[in-house]
Amino acid sequence: MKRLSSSGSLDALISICPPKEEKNSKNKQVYSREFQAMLDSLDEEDSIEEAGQATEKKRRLSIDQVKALEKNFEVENKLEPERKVKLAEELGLQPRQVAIWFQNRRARWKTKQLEKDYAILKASYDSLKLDYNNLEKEKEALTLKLKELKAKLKEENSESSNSVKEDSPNFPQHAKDHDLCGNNDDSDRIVKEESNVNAQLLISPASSSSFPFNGSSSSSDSSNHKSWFQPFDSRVILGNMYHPQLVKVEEQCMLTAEEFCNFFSVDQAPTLQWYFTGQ
DNA sequence: TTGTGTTTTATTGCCTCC
DNA sequence: GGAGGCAATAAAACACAA
Repeated sequence: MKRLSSSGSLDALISICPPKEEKNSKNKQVYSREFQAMLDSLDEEDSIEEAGQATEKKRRLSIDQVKALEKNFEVENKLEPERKVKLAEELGLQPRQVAIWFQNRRARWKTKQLEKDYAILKASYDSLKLDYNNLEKEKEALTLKLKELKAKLKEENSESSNSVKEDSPNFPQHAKDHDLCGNNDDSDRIVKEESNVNAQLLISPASSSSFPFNGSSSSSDSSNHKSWFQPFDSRVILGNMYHPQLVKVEEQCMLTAEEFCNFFSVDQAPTLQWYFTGQ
């Protein structure tokens, strides 16, 4: 087949054809039917002229041909031999041309599908990354807060243990004597002392009836602050060396990991999206 | 007009299936 | 072994900016 632009008669045709139409829609095949027919007939003439030569140039399919092929592709993107021959006859093409068109069309479809899949995956990844970054920030803030609170706790524990030593005659003997671990290490003794102090504060009516996790307790109210804060000394919780009665009280005050996170809701409400969405 | 990038048509070589 | 599919690639056709 002959290249259109090389034909001398084409120049005349182009002058007939409005420039706007020529530039439109990506290719010249958006012509009127009459013009397309003229092109086709010209091509046929050129083909006849050059029938003797071995140089057959590529020729683009007409709009109608492509439309028909697209329609068929939508129905079924693979081509059975019968359908191929029938389609080729209908469109005036070689069966091989139809087969090649389908093959190339499948390749294009696959590329587009891959692009779509990639876009979806990328969006998912970006969203996940955002969540991760937010959680990281949240974690950092919580860690910082935890450190501060631990420091505060330590400080207040040392203060309260001093005052408790003075008041010790009032503390229930069974709570003092019970050592479930039966361990007499110095470190354990210290923990025990602290836990006793914690227990004492816990069972006092004033502290057990209210558990001010709402941030309303001001730091100036040190006694109240102490009473709800003590159970969170990790050593106390992990040591688990209370009298059963006291442990029961403690269990009521113990928080799950999630609840513990909510503890900080005064300053920053943890979303915990990862936890809830992951279920 | 021309250079360059993109799209479309066609070929080649390899693989699988019957 | 032949038919058909696919990936990679060539080459023509086309679009478009400079």
